[in-house]
Amino acid sequence: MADLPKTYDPAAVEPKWYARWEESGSFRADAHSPKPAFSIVIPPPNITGILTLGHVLNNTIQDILARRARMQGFEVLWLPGTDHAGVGTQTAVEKHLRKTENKTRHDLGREEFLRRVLDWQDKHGGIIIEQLKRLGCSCDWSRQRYTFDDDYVRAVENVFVELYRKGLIYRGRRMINWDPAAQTALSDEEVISQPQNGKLYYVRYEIVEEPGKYLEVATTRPETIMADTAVAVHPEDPRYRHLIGKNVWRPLAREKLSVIGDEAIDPKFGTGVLKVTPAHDKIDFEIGVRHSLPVIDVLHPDGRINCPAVPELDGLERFVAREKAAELLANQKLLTKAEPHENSVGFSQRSEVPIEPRLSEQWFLRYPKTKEALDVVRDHLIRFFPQHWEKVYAQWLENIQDWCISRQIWWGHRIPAWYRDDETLVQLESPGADWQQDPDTLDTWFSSWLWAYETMDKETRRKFYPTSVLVTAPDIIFFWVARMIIAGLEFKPGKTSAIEDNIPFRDVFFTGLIRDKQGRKMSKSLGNSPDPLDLIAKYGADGLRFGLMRIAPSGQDIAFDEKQIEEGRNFATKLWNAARFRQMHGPNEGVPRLDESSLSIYSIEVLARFNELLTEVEDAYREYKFNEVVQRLYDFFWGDYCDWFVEAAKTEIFSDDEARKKSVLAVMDLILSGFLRLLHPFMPHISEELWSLLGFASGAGESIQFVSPPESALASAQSQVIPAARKKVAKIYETIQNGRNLRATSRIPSNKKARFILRPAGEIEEAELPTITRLLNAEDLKLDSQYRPEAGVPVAVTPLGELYLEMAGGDKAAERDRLDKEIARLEGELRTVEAKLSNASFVDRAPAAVVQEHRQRKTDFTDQLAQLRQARAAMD
RNA sequence: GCGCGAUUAGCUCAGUGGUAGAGCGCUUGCUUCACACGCAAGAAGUCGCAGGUUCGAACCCUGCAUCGCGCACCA
Repeated sequence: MADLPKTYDPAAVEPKWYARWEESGSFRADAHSPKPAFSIVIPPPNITGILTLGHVLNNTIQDILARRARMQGFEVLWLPGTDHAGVGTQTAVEKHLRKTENKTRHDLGREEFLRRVLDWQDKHGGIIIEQLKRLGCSCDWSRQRYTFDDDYVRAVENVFVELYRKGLIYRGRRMINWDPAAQTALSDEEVISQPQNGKLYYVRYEIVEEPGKYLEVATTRPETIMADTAVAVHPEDPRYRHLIGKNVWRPLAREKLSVIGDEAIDPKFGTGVLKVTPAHDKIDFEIGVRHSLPVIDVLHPDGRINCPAVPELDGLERFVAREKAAELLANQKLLTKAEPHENSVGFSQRSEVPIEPRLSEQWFLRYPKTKEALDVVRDHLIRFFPQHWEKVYAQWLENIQDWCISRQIWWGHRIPAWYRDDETLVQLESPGADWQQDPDTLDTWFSSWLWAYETMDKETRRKFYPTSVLVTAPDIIFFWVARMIIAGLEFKPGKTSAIEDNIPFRDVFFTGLIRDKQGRKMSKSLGNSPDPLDLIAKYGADGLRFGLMRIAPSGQDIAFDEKQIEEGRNFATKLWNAARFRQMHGPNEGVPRLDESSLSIYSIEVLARFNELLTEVEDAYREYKFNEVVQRLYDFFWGDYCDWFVEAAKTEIFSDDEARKKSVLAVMDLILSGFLRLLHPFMPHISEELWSLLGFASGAGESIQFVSPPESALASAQSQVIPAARKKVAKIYETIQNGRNLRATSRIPSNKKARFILRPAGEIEEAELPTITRLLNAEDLKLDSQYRPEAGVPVAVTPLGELYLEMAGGDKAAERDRLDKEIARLEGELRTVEAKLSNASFVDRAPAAVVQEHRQRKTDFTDQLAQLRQARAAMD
């Protein structure tokens, strides 16, 4: 056993243990192990990403689950990997290109651009993996996967071909969400609507058949007037009904448009007249289909106006063109007014620019197995934590639309479709030199949805699929969680075709979102996102993990406060010093053994509380309430163990009674050994360090990682003794708190010893006096049942009797005041209890135990009051 | 418009029907032989509002308000 250094240094200890764990292969999963399986697949971070607090939260939770399972005797696979993150990575490289070389990807061409992406990947890739290691993550790195691994790519392509052959994937010309910045189609999920303060423009369209008369249209998008191919009103609208079938003049790129009637028009909105622009609006497109309207596209893919017929607007960026169009209309006296108007506009989640609804030829997936996917969650074959996400999930699946899976970006899995003239072939290999491959790539999520099983080879899958639990943020419930469930059900990678063998995971734990103290999302632009590596440097990985888990209520947003991480570090220091204290008083016996017949009452108390802790921790784990687990660990160790037990045990430790000393040291060993094991999933490094330093590692450096969790500490043979001992301890502790309060209110400074006299209320064993004296920080505590205090001696009524603080020249007036206040407080309490007990309904109908409890309190209050009044009377 | 969450001490949050809790912050006292990243004591709350159920409500029910999130609509 080595002497522990005075302070704990995580920066030295943590990397040391991580290296040893990796070397010894502790994290490696054996697909042939006879142990039961426990598996998690990591939500793959972007290959070029860096660690955020969100990752820290997410991966700490996974690590806690993995490490706990290892200790419980499971064969654990935590499968790590990274995602190529199509749009994200490509955007980052394009931005870099623009900045360093002032070039676009088109300047370089597809081949060269992809080479640059690979350069970028080599330079920035894998940083996050090293960061996860620094955090202590116990992933099986020998199995690390990438969505761009050759066989993974092949699997994605195969799935495309398979779904095409099943008729679930098809190509079609439809309205899609177009991102003009990234210049690609997006899925509906990648569009987030945001309220925008815009304007509603009222524009007059002259009626062809009634020159000089106008039909007024309200629009937010005057720059698309040139793409209008009709004007629509509600067929029953009395204001306009008579105009249906007539024509109006389109004010920009002047052209005759017919006035049509369509049910989709809301007469109450604006003027009740809609300009129909089938190329640039989903609803308008549908109206266009119903009325066989032509489609005129007046936008370039980058969002600039494409309309040579109106040279003033042609080539202008869409929002500049909007202003300009309004100006043109105003000049022609066709703009009646423009009023402020708030509406929500769809933004590209990635580029953060408004998307354009656009008619485009894309590939779509008609989702299979949607009903089955609903069933497995509704029937709890897959359980969501917290459960309320089930509803969100169901809502999405019930309103599901076909998934636009093709992207006009270059970084991604190439679509295995080949064209020659009008022919299309969908297959992995090129059909021949005269065939052209589809230039598009697949949505990144079209590869991620296979992650739960395509990362595993056949043997691994047999052992570890379905995975035990998925830990993820709720914002990707549709993107990833739901689609993985569908993939599992559709592709059946399990060992049998039974549904329960093919779902990708049994439990899903949704983490909260980390926000800053003001409740804002963490973001680079706000600069409110601390670098986890800085936090690790300051507080240690264990401190960061512990602090973060302590403030992360299950399923709710988390207000991040660095102060909390500091608390995590403080806890590590507390633990370190408690261990130091134990180690200062002699070597332990490796495997702690208790002689239960000679335990002090304080030992019984702390062991009993430790047993309670085990149950509470177990219950909290079952519900994935990690903050509760960590809070209970914190409270037990700091409060029950350090503040009370260790302080009380000092009487034995500093005594000459070797047997009693040995007994409390054994209790400390038992608690420390058990507690380190409970703590290990949260603070893996310091727990391993202390496990080793305190000599709990049996044999040659046995790691704490695979030691079974602690079991109940007190044998049931002691069950009669325990309640009596605990009752006694409760009385003693309460008396001590009363006494400490007495000395504080009597203004005796902490560094001054005080003398107490106790007039006992019942039997008190002399043997308990030294510990009480110590905990009171008293010089002396005398038992004296005949004690008659002089007037002015401060007194507290305690469960053990009246406790007097002997002091020279006590302040009579202050003491009288103090007593009066205490009496008044007790009288209040007593009145409340009496009122309750004089209520016949309460006595009749409340549970007997509750009534009994109230009666007991009444007795206690009455006794205490009598004593206090007596003491008060002695003052006069 | 529909759905989901939240509302408890200055702050962050526990608290599933029976005496309102913790940590931080604050006040006071302390370098006491593990720890000042510490020890001890203390002040501080009409539990968002209004009804209802109940002997009894922070907790269950109804309505409302405020904040946040998602979906739909948005000319």
